[in-house]
Amino acid sequence: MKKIQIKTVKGFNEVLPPESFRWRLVEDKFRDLLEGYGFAELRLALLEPTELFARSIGGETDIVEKEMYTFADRSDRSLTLRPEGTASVVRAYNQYSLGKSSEINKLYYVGPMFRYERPQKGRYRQFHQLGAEVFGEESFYQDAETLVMLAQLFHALSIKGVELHLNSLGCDACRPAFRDHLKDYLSQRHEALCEDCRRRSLENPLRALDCKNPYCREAVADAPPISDSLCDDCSLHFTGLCGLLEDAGIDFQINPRLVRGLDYYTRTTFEFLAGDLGAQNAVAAGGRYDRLVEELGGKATPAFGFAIGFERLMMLIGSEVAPLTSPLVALIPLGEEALGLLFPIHVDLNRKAQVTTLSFQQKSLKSQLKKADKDGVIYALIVGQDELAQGEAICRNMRTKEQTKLPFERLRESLRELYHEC
RNA sequence: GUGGGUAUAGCUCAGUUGGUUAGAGCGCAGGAUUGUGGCUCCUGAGGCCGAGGGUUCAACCCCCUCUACUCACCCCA
Repeated sequence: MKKIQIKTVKGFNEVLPPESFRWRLVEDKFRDLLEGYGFAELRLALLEPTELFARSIGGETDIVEKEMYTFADRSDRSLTLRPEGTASVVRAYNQYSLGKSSEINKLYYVGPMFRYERPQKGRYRQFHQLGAEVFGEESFYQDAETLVMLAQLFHALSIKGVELHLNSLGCDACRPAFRDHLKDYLSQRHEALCEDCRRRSLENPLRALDCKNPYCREAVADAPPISDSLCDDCSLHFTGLCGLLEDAGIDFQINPRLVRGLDYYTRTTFEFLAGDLGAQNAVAAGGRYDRLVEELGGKATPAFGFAIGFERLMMLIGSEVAPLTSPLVALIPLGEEALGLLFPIHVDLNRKAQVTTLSFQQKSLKSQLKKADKDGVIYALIVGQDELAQGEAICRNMRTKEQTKLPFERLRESLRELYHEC
């Protein structure tokens, strides 16, 4: 007989215990911090009309050109599994007119994203992001608040060695001029560029700054920095942000080559990079996108957002941060009658938190104690023939080996008292 | 889409120039005076040696094809 084994689709990332407990702890910290800053959660659709991403992320980007899970549904509509969260948040912001109630302007989300890429370290086809977006705030104070908040998150998670890289991409007033300027510069060095950059230099010249090819890096080493082309407003916005970060004691470096793979960004753009992650070293990234809400059919609304790669974040957290809780008491019945006596207590005490464990199989005292030890319980409650005859259970402290007797009538209360002692 | 590496027990991995019953550690199960855990010792279960084909008297080992995983390029979180 041939055994068939059905497995997950390539690159689809699942989280098993005990890792899933660690995810919960980290996710809770994220939620607590964000909600402390006034963010509210949005639970979004995983499937969107393809057009949403083509319009928001940009039709010329790699994500849209070759990395999306796009297919036709039974009515022949083109749908796409979301490759990122911002487009959906903006879509929802417009669809439900969230901007009209002033208190809902800070939103966060947690969940899986999908990109059809070749999997490697820190990169999966189904991966998870923690993201947030702020709408309606143009001030660089907003950029600063969000970046400080992210730094606080890394600090709270005891993650060290994360570098903040910053840049400004300008706005509609100053970016086109820079773009043309850069285009000219690149066309003069056409011969020195890789194939991709030759293409980029026409369609999306900013991306050529980001190329990892060493020859390209050399060729664009003295490219005009965008900071020289920023208009006064953008320039003030950026220096204002940098000043606030310095005041807050946040280390950062300005990286004029930092551009984003998504077309919607304006002004501030940033990445948090971690050396320990291998080639995929961005653990969080984002920036300002003052035009996107309007481009997706809403009222012109400035916005700032970011996304954290959950898997990458978890790679930076040492596995020592995994204090799994143990149950307090192992209930140890010897025989069917004892099991019947302990079962109602077991289900009663565990309603709110796991207090007891109970084996339904008839196992020897020895093996049950062994299991209790492995589970890390503090007390073992033994009920066998002798105890049934006497109407008292033996309560053994697994650390001190002290044993006391607890009368059956008061078992629940006695166990509750033990619970409150710990 | 393009390269490199890997594939043997639930996990981490050995396995000689091809030689007949395939190994360890951890984990799991049971036992070492009848109803008392951790340490130690003993025993056991668990493998079509990734799949298919080829060479050979003989293949986990050599050759070919495929698949999966993995790292890197590309790109991104």
